[in-house]
Amino acid sequence: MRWTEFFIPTAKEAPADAFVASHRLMIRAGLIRQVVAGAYTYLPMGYRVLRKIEAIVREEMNRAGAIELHMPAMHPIEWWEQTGRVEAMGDVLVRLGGRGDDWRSRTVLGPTHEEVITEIARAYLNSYKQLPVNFYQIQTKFRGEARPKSGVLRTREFLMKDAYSFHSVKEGPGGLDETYQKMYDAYCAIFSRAGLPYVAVEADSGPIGGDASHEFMVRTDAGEDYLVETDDGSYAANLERAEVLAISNEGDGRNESLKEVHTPGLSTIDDVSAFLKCKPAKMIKTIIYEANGEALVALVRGDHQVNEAKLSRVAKVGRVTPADPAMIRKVTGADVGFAGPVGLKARIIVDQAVSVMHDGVTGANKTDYHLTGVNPGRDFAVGEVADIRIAVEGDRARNGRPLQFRKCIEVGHVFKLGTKYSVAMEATYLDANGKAQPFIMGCYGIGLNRIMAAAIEAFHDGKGIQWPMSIAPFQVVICALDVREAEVMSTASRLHDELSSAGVDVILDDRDARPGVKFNDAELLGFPIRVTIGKRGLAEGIVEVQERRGGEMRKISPSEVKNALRNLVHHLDNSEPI
RNA sequence: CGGGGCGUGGCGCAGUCCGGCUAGCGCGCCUGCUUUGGGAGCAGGAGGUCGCAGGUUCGAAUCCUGUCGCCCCGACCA
Repeated sequence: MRWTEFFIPTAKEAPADAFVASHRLMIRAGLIRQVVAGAYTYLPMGYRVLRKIEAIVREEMNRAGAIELHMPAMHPIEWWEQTGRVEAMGDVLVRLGGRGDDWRSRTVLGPTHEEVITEIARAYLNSYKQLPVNFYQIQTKFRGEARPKSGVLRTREFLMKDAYSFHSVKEGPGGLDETYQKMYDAYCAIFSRAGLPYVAVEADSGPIGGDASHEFMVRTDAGEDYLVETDDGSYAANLERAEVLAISNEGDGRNESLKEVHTPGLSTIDDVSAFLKCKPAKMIKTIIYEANGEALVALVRGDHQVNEAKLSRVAKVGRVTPADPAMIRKVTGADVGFAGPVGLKARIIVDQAVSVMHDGVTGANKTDYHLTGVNPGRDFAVGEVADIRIAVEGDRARNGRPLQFRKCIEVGHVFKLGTKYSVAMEATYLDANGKAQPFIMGCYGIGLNRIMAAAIEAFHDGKGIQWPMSIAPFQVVICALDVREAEVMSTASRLHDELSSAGVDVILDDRDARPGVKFNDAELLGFPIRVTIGKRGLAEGIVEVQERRGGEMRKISPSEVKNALRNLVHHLDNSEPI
């Protein structure tokens, strides 16, 4: 490809409203252009990157035995009603609108495709003999995100690889677990080949769905999630899932006696701790939840937060929701804000950090009163003790190593769905006994645009992008200086043609521009290898080869440069064996 | 949805508080000449319903009302 025949609108300045590195660089490098909030055009250079990512994903999915199909973005809303997700998705589900019985009013744009693929399974998969099957597609998704942000990291329209597997058994040959593992391994291969420094972490599988879920994360401050990990990599989890080491009991057994104090109108941790001049960590936060119609009380330290996912798992209830004020009054006999465990008649789950407290402060179950000198075990029963809180700075992992918190972006997610969608949509097959059974399902997603942005977040410097070889828009850029010198241009053109024939993605910067312009653009665009051909070098009998990520500039004779480059490209490309 | 900010040629901005000549500047773009190893110089030139609608006024980018859009923080996130 010749630069002058391509389309590369680079800019010296980034728009003032772009803040994160990948967003700024993608615009400056002419990879994308915003159309509306949360939707971008991928300009030719940016689209090359996306296509390369797509190719890696497709190869690995095929290798893992998944079969590609393509589903529409337009779905009948009826299917979403069947699975209850019109409600669950809320505004995230994009609806076409329309009047009355107009077809538009019955059509939504798919944010994901469980419903559509489950209908396929219902229609075509009739026998256990046809299972397992793993379908995938690379397709545009629509989500009515409340707030798109950070360039292409969070958008309303994006490219996703989504796969859905169908099984008659969970374990053993052909089971969900087997395919789940295959997908997990395929994802590792995909992110490795894309050159991304990723981490696979256990994720919370949510109140509904299966028993396992993993997220693939890339560390970047532009991300929205948190990775909780030890410095030596021995433990990593997402914030929702992160487990903490039990805190040891430092009490000396000489505890204060229980005392009731008047705290008029003070119902928050901050207010009470300020009033009583005690640290929030000395307070016992008493949160009343509702689970299956019953009250469920969670106790955590005043400076901690309840992790509702952990709580519902520990309590073995489907889902916990904060109790309404009426239930709180009924359980505590006091206004909201004065709940405490002493004398409380309800099921109480005690966070481990609370179980080792002494002389704590808590609500008195009496409006406008708190208790001091509260000691677990003495003043209230400590029956069910567990880790039910969100990990915080200073916590340690179960293996004793300090936990670190890093911002990250999710680029992939594998999920055991179970029978949620097959049951809801009555999608069944006949088992060996001729009995109808709902499919056991798994689903597996990758955000392609996010891979692109995450790669830039991970690899850039003050001058621009530093693409991994495998997803670079071009692997090699030839900067032909002195384009009016016949020898320069003939050498550059010959090298370009030879590299192209040898299967190297090469772009020849044949613009009649000053060297500085070419060098700066080459660095901004982030091509892994730059070859500089000028009359000065040719007079010495050399051309120059420079890697974008650093290293020595090498002088190589024009006759040897083709092979040298071919080797270097392969050497730098982690997407294929060297 | 709550809080904050911003809409002026393709991009970055000034002008708005305090209304007043043909709305400026830099980058980019076009033409010519010179220049060519780290974002060239000179000369000439094209390009703007000042987001949109209504109002006030002799006169509106500027004041008032409404509205739309975009960005940031928060809430939300299958």
